Amino acid sequence: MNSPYDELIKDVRKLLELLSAEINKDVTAYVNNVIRAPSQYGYIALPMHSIIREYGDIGNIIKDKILPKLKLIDNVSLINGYLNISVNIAEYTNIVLRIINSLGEKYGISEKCPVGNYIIEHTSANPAKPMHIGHGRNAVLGDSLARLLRFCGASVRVHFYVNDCGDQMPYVGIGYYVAKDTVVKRVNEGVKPDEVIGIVYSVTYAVSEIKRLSKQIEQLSNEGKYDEANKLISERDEWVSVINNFMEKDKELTEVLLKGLGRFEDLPLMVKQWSRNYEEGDEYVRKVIREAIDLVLRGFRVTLDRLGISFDSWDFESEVAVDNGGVFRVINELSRKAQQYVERDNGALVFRADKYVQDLKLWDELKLPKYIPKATLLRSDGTSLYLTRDIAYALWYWDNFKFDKLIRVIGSEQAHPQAQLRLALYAMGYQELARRLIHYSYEMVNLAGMKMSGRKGVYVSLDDLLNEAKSRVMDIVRSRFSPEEADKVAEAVAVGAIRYSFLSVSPNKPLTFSWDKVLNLRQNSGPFIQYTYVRTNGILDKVTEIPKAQIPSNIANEERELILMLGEYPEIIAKAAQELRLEYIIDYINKLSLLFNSYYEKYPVLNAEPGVREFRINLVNAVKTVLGNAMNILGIPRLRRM
RNA sequence: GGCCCCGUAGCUCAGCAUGGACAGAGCGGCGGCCUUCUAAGCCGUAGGUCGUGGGUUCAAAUCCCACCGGGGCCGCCA
Repeated sequence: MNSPYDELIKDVRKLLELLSAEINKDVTAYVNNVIRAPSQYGYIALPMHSIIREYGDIGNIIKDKILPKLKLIDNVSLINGYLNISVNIAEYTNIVLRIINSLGEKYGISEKCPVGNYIIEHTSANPAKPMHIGHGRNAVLGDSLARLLRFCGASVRVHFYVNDCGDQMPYVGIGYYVAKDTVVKRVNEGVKPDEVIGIVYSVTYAVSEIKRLSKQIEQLSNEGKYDEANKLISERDEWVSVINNFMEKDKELTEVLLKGLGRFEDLPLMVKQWSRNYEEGDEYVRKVIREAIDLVLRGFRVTLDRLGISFDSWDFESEVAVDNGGVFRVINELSRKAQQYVERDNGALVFRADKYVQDLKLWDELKLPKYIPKATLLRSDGTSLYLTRDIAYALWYWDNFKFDKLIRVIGSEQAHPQAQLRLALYAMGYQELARRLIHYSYEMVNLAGMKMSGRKGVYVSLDDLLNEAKSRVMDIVRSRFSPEEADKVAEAVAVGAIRYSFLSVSPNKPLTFSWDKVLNLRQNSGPFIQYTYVRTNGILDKVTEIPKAQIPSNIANEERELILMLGEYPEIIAKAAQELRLEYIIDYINKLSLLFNSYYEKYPVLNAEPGVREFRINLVNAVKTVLGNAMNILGIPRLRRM
């Protein structure tokens, strides 16, 4: 017995079984239609309009013949075609408190929770610049999913895919190559390494763009195409202003980069070469780029640590998809197994995912969008694309781990490539892998009125977000705690605020970032939950042990509501875990907190009369257990005082 | 143009998959509450043609169709 609500439903089922016998009609299926009743009518209700129309007043039958046989159902009433059910609250309270007390931190687990083996891949930010708030949404979603499934008893591995073969890497590498000394100096001075490399990347990219555009402009001018040339000139000006911005941020580093990069006659071509050399395993290029990446990842870890996020594995794309022959294998197996869907197009190799899905009608089986574009696997110069390596990466998982579900937290803008990926796996003969792969999609995070651009350095970094949140909290707690304690509390509250705000909006809604919303310290926020938790501690810290309690004869309305809500917790957890919907838990703890705070203001606990006091202490302890338990799942830090 | 997601109170969002009784929170507004377990709180109040129009149903914010508005994707980028 681990779900109080489920015990109640068992009685509802029994009621329906007995009713079926009485009226000679099987109505047991109605147990699946339980809804919440308006509070004046009871706790739960069954819409039974047609039955009531046909059989008239079944209420009296239930009251006279059935209720005496049920333990948890107190009374029923028929109103407007609804069978309203009220709970024997004393009996139910006993069950709720007993289950919560005996299960403690484990309360919430039930048979309905999914178990099995999961792999979750999330965050996977490109190692070129600091993570921004978009990565924050990804990271918090992924980490909370992992925590939720682990809580349920599933075995979960969490992976970070290090995109070290991406197009951004050669810029990072070349920039680092020319400015290494300055970079190392900055890092030793205590600047976050990902921030330093971020400047290196952006400036290098900007310089390369300027060189590329200049060449085009010259050519267009020579051809007399001045309109087109002018367009490119204003584009070039944008990149110049990007560089000017970094001049203000770090003059020395930017100048070193400009000087060093100036030496390279054809930087855009060099970028292509480095890219190729990296993929082919050129030792020197590998060494330089990997050094820079390691710096970035060091910075990532600091940020992720602050948010309470950790990984079991960091998978380098070059290792899991290229060096192990993955790309080669993808091209080979796909060409062999799905020959008629692989074709050459101007020297590039293309997988006709569009035709394949049409012919095999896989939309339902793989949950695909109706439109699938063609997928290019190899460029005409023979190098692989992200998608190709992504297919190889999926195969690497398949070869090395056992899992029932592979959940990848990736933005919704990648819906098409992710669909192509599953189709390619299917076509290669890995149908089961294709079915187990879940694209856990989330919509973008936008800056109000502005578009984020990593390349142009226009974004709010996760570090900025954490620091700003912390300093706002600091203003409040400085006077209450010693400096060290204040720092700890401020950090924890900042993390709670940020995680909550990312989790409180459904992933399929675009999230418009606003400081006011994320840094909200009031109701419907992380700090509000933390504060409520602290209040339970404030009471419980003053008692030496949780006393045995009798259920008082008159239970206050708020107490009744609390008991009912606490009893529903395992249902919420099971539903959230089955559907991978973390918002359900957020919604639940916010409601529970509102309810508890209302109760807290109205009823004394420690000073209550004997008998009632013990009961209330138990109730507060139950709230604390459930709240704390949910906070763990969502990664909202728990505090004793704040 | 095709595909995916979204449209609910001034603002931010729950609720929609599995249709049910007067559509819920928070922020912001207005008015109150700190000699009593932390006021990051609580109480009260105002605020809604659930984008629009049809359809299905005893019953539609929820399901179906059409349309309108916003975002994303349709690259030899990731």
